[in-house]
Amino acid sequence: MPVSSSRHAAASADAAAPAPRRSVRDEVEQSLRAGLLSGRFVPGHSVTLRGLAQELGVSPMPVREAVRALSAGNALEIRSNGRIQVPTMTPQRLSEILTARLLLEPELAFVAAAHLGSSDATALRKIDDRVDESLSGGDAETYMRENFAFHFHIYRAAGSQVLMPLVESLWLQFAPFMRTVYGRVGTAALDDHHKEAIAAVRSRDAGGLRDAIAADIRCGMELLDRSSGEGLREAQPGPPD
Amino acid sequence: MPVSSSRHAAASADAAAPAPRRSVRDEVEQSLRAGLLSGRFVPGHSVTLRGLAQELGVSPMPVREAVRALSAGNALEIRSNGRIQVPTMTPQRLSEILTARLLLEPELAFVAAAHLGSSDATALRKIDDRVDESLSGGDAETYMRENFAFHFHIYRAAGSQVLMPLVESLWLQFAPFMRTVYGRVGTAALDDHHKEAIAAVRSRDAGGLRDAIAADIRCGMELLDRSSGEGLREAQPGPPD
DNA sequence: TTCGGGTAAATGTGATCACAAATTGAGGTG
DNA sequence: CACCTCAATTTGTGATCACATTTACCCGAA
Repeated sequence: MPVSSSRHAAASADAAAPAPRRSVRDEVEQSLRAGLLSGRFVPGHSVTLRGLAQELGVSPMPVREAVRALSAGNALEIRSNGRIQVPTMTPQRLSEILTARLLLEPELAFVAAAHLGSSDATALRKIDDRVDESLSGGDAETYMRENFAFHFHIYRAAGSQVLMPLVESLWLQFAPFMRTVYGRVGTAALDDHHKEAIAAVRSRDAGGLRDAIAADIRCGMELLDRSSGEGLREAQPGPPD
Repeated sequence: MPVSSSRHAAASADAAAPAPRRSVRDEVEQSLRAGLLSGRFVPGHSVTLRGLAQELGVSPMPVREAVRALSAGNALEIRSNGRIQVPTMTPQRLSEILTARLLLEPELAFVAAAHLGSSDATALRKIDDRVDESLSGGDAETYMRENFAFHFHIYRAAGSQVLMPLVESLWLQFAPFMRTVYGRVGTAALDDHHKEAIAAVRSRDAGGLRDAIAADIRCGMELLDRSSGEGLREAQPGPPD
């Protein structure tokens, strides 16, 4: 079932939009990113080029490039036999990711604080409301999407074209695993530090925002420590892939 | 001039080699990475799929994917018209890259210190000899390659599958620009802190190694401050690409 | 000489084909 | 019932083609 042959199908005719971004490849990549971040992809589960292509209604070609782009950031894994799979998590890898997050994200939030205003505070509160709602409702997928929206609304304000992609790469790496954690221990036990972050944004307290983000990340670390081991495939000395 | 049709041309028959790396695509990507890191690509200069393909003796297909992978890490830029070019540097972007390096690399070196021994110290000294040689000789390209080898010999010891790719991404981003800086101000003025790093490795002083790396990065920052502005295309408010 | 205009070449994108390797599944044998 | 064998399917990879868009270049007019 090939997609409607015209490659301009998505490019609406109005020239008002500054970035009407065409290119099927980018659409596929965004779709895959969203799937990773919302936890629709299960770690260890393998995906196929043709499978994704059919699912998205495109030819395997744009999928190939999108997968290659994601795998360049370790968001997808290409095994030695060429098979594609969403990476499995190991205790070591998870520890490294959280270390990296702790190094980058508080600093990014600190920079962002200068560009955040009260309007952002109210926007963040609206997002956080949806976060809380999905938390109590146990809707892990919505939670992950809104939690991502919360953090990156802050980070985006920093206007960094360097740190942002790095942080995004980290999220793409741990998101699928977190989804499985939430599925097992539930999301109720989470007490993020979003409220403190919002307060810091409202009072333009850059240091406070940095600390709130750091605390939020550490909170996630503790959750994982509590449910440590389970679901983590031990680093086994098998033949490397 | 299509490459020899057999895709196994590079895969030697001997099974003794542990990593006989197949896949033309990976070879192309490694080739491009090496070119970026050694400064063979000039910032702002545009490259073409077919051009690289012919240069490397392959079809445009593997190049397409390799370029896509590199551009995912901001090592190459794909403009709105689809044209590929090596990214230009702006003062802001350079500052962000150095900030990120300062956040990640000292920490990575700190972790690596535990896995480095005296044999690594001698290996590093050999590399550093070549660095000094190329510095006094004014061979910027060799300098960049050996300087990269020096740093990543250390970083690799950390065994991090998360931080390493992030740091590599940063190097790929600033390397082409550094090449132009060296070409303008020369390499003689550089006094890296490699000697201190080697001493720290030999005496297993993790903190000392971290500080040496941090000092080395700061040294690079000063060099750029001294020659600030020149070669940096100001962030101009033209139509975004 | 300079500035348009219009044609030709070049470029990225997506689709399709061919092929080798790997996986899968069934069927047969111990 | 377990294990092996072998064929059929699936999958990634690379090449080639078609096409719309963009860029480059050359010629002619002012």
